[in-house]
Amino acid sequence: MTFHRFTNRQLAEIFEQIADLSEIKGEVIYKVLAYRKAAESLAELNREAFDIWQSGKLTEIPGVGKAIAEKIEELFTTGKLGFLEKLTAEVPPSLAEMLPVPDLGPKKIALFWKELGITTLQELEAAARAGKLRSLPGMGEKSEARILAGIEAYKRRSERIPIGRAYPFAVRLIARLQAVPGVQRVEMAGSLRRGRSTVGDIDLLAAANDSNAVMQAFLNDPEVTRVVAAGETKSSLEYGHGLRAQLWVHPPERFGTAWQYATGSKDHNVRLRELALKQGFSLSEHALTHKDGREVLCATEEEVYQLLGLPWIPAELREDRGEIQAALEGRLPRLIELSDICSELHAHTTWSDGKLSVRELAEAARKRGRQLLTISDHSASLAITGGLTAEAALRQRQEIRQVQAELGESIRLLHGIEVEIRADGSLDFPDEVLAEFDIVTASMHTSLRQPRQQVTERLLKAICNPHVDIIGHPTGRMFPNREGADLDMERIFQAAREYGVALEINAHPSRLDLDDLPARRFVEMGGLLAINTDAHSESDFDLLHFGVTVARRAWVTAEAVLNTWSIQRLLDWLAARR
DNA sequence: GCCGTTTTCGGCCCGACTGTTTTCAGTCG
Repeated sequence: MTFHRFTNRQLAEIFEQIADLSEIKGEVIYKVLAYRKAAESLAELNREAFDIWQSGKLTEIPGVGKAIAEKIEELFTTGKLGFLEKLTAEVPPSLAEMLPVPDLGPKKIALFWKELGITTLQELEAAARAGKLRSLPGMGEKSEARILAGIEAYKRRSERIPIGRAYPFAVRLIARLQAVPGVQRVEMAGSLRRGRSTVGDIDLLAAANDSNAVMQAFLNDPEVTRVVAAGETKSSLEYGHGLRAQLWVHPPERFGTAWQYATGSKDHNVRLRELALKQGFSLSEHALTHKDGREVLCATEEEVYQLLGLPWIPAELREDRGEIQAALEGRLPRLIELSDICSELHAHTTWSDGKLSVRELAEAARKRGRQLLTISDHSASLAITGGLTAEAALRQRQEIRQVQAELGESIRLLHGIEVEIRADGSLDFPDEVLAEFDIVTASMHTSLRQPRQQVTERLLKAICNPHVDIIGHPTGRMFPNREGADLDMERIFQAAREYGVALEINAHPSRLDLDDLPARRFVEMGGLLAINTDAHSESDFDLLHFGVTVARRAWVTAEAVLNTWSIQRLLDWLAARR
């Protein structure tokens, strides 16, 4: 019997489609939510659903019950799903493509489909321009114009915004809003505060007794291209380049509930509100409210969580990935912090594609409080970076020794290398050359589109090399448009743990590789991480916080990260590996 | 359709904003 080995991603997409089409069909909303929940759960799974099915444990996946398990089984055994085929015969699948359009939801899509036979976005746009929508029940001229504006916005909109773009923009917005008289505080919220590697929009929260002035300042920004909504407590804007931002304003004495609410995630909030209900409260952004209507105001998030019998939960953990249960049981991890990091283990100089000399790089690292810096330029085969030959590396070593002598005790310099993992899994330098470096990071930069089996074997070969200490940016992904290699992560993690090889969380916001979920899995297996900036210039050192945030999202403590270890401990670890 | 230290049946978070309505539906987060 041959099986159809759908990946978790494919299964998630199938159930997402079922949810979308069911919603347009007008199915009971809780069924829709159940399909959506199952889809999310499958997408986030650490193991292959196929393997879980073979061990007969599909219903142990959160959100997967009898009915969805049977559908998954049908897919694995027949490669098809009768339920979905029936559904797509009933509801044209192209309708689901309209759901991401702002202000267009399942009800309106169904209305236009049933009344006017509209099944695509192009048809909808033409109908709106021809003024055919305004006469439908519940519609009017304004609604018709709003839908056209939504279609325009959708066409302009880039998918999700990399955190490296959103964060600095948010910092500038906050500085401007904080200068408004009467504003006590402005903070990031939403997925930006939770530190996701990409964000849908920029969520901000201001504390002020009178919302008018700060809201006006927000709305009157010259860069604004579209006002999506403008109210007393909430406004939502679009800027050029596809950036979107949303501001809430709440009085300071309610800041705690408001910030908790605005930070999310949605799923975390749902869990928290369920917990509140069990304890006789209703939780909203305004207050915790007793059944008799008495409000308890919270100025801080700590108070919100404390009133529900929980310790404060760091924003990075609020993804409904078990954090509330862990908080209830008093086993939240003490997450790594930026100040725990004392070493940089991956940085480049003018010897390859960096902008600074060895001396300048060392001083930049020292200025930022690093006690140890590894200089790790590219090896020769990555020609575009002007990588080092073995002979050049020897000369570089002399220069590093010279600079170390000049700088004395103020910072410890190591001579490393970012050696290229070639397409066949061999390394760019022979073993006897690698043996001379203090620390070896091996990375893939090319041929990332190899088939899963091949690229996995390739990386495994590098991990098994006795001279390799760290794998740099393991998947090779780059935002916004280079997907990482299709690796069998479970095998990579097992090998890395077995050989004691650390995997990098590359802190550059265009990489953030490993990402949170794989990093969490690896550390739970007992693996070691390194968090590095991969600095090519002085300001790159300031990107470290993005990498630490990924680690925090992965429930990582300082102990699991090489860069937090004392110099002596790190050197001992390296010596033991030689 | 899922789920259970209140439930195996009856729930399933809560509110803002908009536009169309004379009290609410749709969308969003």
